[in-house]
Amino acid sequence: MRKALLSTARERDPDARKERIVNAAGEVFAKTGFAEGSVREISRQAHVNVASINYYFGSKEGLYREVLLTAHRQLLDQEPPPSPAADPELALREWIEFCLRFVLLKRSAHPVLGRLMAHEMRQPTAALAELVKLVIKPIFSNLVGIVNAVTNGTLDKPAREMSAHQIVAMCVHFDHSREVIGRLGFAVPEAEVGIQRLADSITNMALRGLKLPTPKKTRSTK
Amino acid sequence: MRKALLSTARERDPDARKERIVNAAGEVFAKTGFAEGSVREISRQAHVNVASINYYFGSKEGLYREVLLTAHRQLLDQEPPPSPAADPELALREWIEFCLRFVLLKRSAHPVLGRLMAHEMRQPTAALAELVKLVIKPIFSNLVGIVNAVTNGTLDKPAREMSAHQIVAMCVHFDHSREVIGRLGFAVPEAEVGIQRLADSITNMALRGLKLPTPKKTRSTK
DNA sequence: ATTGTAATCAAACAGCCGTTTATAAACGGC
DNA sequence: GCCGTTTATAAACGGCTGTTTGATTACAAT
Repeated sequence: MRKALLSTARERDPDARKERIVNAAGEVFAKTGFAEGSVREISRQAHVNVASINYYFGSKEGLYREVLLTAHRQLLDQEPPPSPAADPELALREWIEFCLRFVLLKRSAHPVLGRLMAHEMRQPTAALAELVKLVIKPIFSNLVGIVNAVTNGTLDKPAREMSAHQIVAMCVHFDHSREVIGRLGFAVPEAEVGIQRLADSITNMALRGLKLPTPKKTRSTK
Repeated sequence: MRKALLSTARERDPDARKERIVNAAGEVFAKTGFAEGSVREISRQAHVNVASINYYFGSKEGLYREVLLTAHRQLLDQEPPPSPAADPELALREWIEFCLRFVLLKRSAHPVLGRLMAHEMRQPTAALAELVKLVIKPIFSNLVGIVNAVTNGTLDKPAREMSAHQIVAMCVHFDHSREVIGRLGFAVPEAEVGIQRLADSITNMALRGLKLPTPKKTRSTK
């Protein structure tokens, strides 16, 4: 140890430094979104000089891109999608449970991602297309396949996808609109038991809705 | 030089002025949200001095609150909720059609509101609680009542509300997540015919899901 | 005609923003 | 020891932010 720990010794560890920046950026961006999060706040929180951010990531936007991708990589590692079950109905139930747990628990598991996704949804950046292609599309295709199995192939592609989107809707809504749902007096489940109950209700509605083809009972006129 | 009618004669009409400010603020806030929208941009777009905004609305946030409430008032005027039908199933179908049309057509009818609501969902301000209470809650209660009628009162309050939220989910999802849904290859309907088809599908799933009480068929263990 | 008050404005204020620059320290290779 | 390179920093840059100020205008009441 030639350089005995000075009080303000320069720490020379680019990787640890970059990681600290990315973590701090995740928290800051998650709190306020891309535009409102400031690099100074990030640098403060990461105990790093402001210039380091541009030095390592080129720009604020470069840092954001890094944060978004890193967050997804971490999340997928700790919350893998379900392996498809043989029984279609069971597969559907498990998919719904997975999706629900994903959207309702991901906040505590990884508080950054949920909000980042929400921001992407409102002001899509180039990263969203990549995200959909790499992460969301495979999982959604999985669901479409299950829907096809449950309905014995009686639905055409648009109808299958529409139904699948409806199922996704019932899962993500409770995360997406929790601010409104909570204010409407309904407690969005945050524990396993509540999520199971919600999964039951959604699975029930999805299964019944899929079981028989649409009876084409459009009302004539008002 | 008493400067009689100068080219930039002062226009003395506070009401028209305030309205111009609110309109401009709506467009600006809708484009970029509250924090990113600047009062200078608004003042420029409203052909008004910057100071006028604080003079009339106290602060940027005061102006935002005014915009949000005004937008809702206007929208409700031109898109009234359905009068409850005698037949519960018909009432449900009409409610879903109303809700779908509301979320899918409101952008062209009033492009400001959708984005404002989205921003509120992300970073709720004090205005959201008021909004829920005055606008959303009555409409939602309407739906809960319909759900109760369809199920012949066999569901308790939490179950009724949960089902109602699921139905709302299927309607709003196609607006909320349209960026992702579009990128998944599904065309979110924007015309009347597509909305009708979607309303059919949602109504079908909702009705079948509600018709019989949950069979309590929770799977034992994995 | 004068006064009082509300409305409007240009300009200034204080502060934060992302980025750049010049400088300095720590390192590996010679 | 000297070198070029990488890493880290403080300070400055130019620009934008919401808000305030103080002067000026218009109009209604006196």
